[in-house]
Amino acid sequence: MPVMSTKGMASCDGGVMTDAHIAQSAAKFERIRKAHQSEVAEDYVEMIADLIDQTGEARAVDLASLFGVTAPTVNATIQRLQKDGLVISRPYRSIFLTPAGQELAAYCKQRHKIVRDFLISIGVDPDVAEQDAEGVEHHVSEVTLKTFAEFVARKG
Amino acid sequence: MPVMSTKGMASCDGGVMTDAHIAQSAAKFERIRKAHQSEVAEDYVEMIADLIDQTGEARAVDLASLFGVTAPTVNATIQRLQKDGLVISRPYRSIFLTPAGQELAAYCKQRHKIVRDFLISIGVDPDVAEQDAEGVEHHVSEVTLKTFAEFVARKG
DNA sequence: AAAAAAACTTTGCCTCAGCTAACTTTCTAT
DNA sequence: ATAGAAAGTTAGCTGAGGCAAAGTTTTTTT
Repeated sequence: MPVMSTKGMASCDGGVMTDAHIAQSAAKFERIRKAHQSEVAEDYVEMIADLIDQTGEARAVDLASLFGVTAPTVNATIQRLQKDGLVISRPYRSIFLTPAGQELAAYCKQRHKIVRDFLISIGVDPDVAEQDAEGVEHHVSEVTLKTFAEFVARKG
Repeated sequence: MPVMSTKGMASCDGGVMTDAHIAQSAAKFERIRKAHQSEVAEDYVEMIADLIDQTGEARAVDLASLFGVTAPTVNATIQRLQKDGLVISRPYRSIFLTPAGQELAAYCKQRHKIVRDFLISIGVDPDVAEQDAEGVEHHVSEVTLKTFAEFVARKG
């Protein structure tokens, strides 16, 4: 005895599900899948920017140890980022950001800071806030991010 | 001219990076990779629990439309969840949760509610809160989750 | 300047999570 | 009771993101 999803069955008996609910649910999860696709890219450009900033250059070996992955993994990812126009990398040379990569890095850095500062402002331990911010930042909408920033500005 | 990650090079010149920093960074990203692995499992058991609750049974076709993916994708995922001991599924029959699956679903449902309610309590629009909660919930540590819950209890 | 070490690349493999197309089973409506 | 529709399954593909092992290039050290 099917209860939903059978074409016009959206609003049968006790069923809480409407077609609109279903579409909204699907959109929600699609949004998350999209976010996952850009997560690695964002983490890499942010890390590359930090490395260039702090040490003068970004090398694959540093990315590998900071992300806790192997050299081939970094290599493959850098190839993909280059294809996507975020980094420039010549064989056996260190890695640079394109203007697009720099822009993305700057945005991510700012977003990361907002999320971390917000968590700290509500009483989360700074180390934990740093950890959680890394996972959370990719899934916070612009609206919520703005709310975070305002909260910190007002209360922090 | 390398600046870090060369064995004992941790605390050279202007380098802010220590071995401890590197280990912590790697651990942080490893934690995120782990979280990603369980995300789909968590979303599925939660959705299956909801469906059983609301409609009496969880069918693959319903999961597909709610997640916005195709039937074969659901099928493959359910096989994996079964292998992992979270669901029970017999060919051409609807899907059930194992005790472990029910437990996980209950935990996820509660966590989801805490995150959503917290976002609403700081002024995020309920619809947006619902969307963001779905992405954020998988990346919030126990500590932060507790802080969220306390914030809502106190202020909300 | 040659040897050794470090860094980078290539190859080949794995899992997860998606897809289409084609097929089988179950359900439903005539 | 059976034909058609709906649901579920199987096969084979893609790409992302991991890995180990082996090879190449660059850098460092002697």
